[in-house]
Amino acid sequence: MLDIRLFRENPERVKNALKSRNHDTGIVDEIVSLDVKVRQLTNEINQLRAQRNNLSKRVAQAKARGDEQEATQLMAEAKGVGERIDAIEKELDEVKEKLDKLMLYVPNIPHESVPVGPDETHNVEVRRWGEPRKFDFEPKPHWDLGPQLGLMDFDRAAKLSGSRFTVMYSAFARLERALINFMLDLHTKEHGYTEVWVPHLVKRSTMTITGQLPKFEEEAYRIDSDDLFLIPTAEVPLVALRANEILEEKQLPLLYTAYTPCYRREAGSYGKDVRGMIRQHQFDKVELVWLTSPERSFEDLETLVRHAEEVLRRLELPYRVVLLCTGDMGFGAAKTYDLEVWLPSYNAYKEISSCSNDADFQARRGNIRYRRKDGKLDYVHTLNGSGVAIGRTLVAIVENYQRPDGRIDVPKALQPYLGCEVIP
RNA sequence: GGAGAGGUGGCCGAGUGGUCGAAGGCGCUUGCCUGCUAAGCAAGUGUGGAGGUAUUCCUCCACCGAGGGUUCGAAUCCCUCCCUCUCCGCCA
Repeated sequence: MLDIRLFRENPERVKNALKSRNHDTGIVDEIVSLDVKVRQLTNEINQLRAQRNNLSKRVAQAKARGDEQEATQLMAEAKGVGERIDAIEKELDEVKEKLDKLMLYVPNIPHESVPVGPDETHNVEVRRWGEPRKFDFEPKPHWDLGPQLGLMDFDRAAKLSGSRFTVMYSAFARLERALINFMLDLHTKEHGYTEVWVPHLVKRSTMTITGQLPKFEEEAYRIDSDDLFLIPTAEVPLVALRANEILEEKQLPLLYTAYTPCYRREAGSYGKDVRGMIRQHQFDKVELVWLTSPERSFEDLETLVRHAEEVLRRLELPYRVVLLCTGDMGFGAAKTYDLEVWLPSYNAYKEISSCSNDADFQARRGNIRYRRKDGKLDYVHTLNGSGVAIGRTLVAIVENYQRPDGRIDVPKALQPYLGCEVIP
């Protein structure tokens, strides 16, 4: 959520930001006019309330004096004022509700360092690491290799749950688990994150804080009977963890990491990544979240990206870092880097992590503040990033480390976690 | 799921219709005092919004779990919901 003052003081800036995101700008004028109305009505009500408070006070005084006649007269007067208040209040509530709702639908303003562009063709590659391997045989995509090894089972997954699900056995199942532990250990022991174990079902209000709701409800799995949502990423509980709290400046930055499954309906992605386990309704992910101060958050984003990169470096998987342009960023992001890992089956780099600074966007929605040294309250900045997506990492290992005989070498860093050098 | 208790300021805790944004204590901040520290004394100490040519001053409004209602007036009475705790039942 943006600061309403931005709309009052600089609506053009907001409009330009929305334009750069391919977003309709009419909403800005709507918000501005509703805001004017809200303040006007608020003032009227405040004046009337002051009047009524005054009358009520005089009622009490009159009664204390025993002057019943005076009291009765004042009460009648106050009642009239009260009726006017009620009428205006009703109007104010309606206007406010409209305004609040619209505010939740406005995306974040891109940071000045973000390239402007309509779509992913305007993203900027920042750096590359590693060389895609040259195969002296025809590498197999994981959706062929996995089932051939008897370690991945898409057919039975479909039998159980439909499309976009995967079943894995023995070495692959263990590989998934090894990756989780490897990543959590790296981030907690070497990068200073606190491991958090969180609920996977969250309330509507929680999903609203991080921006999944209200605009993207069709993307989320909802438990109708209890109005709970399956988390699409651990970012949701991790960011919302400190909602409605006031932190001390010296506590910042807070670094949280969590492993969770992620549940996504993938509505509107029909025909995209239909083969294999690249795009699933359920996938595992280790997430990184920072609550930090505004002064340093964009610096911190660089650090967060390095933390995610370190996972791929240790696993010796070739990747590149891409700075997303305004038109390609997510709803709440002020700035986003994607990490893309090399996938032989795609003959391309494929997103494996997305690291964003949401600035105060989520902190406003969640009312997450901190007390600065000068005593003033301010919103924290929130960062989030995958560190990294487990399923896609497994796929990357399977494809990049495959041998001509179909077996798969285990990256050195993972061998202690898996207890072997080759799969199966 | 059944029965009961309860949700007040950073914390503890008083307050059952009127000047209560809220006693008291703790904590914290500042000043005084004591050759340090502790103790003591004094003052201050919530958030949000609107306005006053006004980040540091002033005024007004709102906020005692959330929402609604009664009333001239609600932390206090009524209703609904949420949450916490205790006991019972069920359960990995």
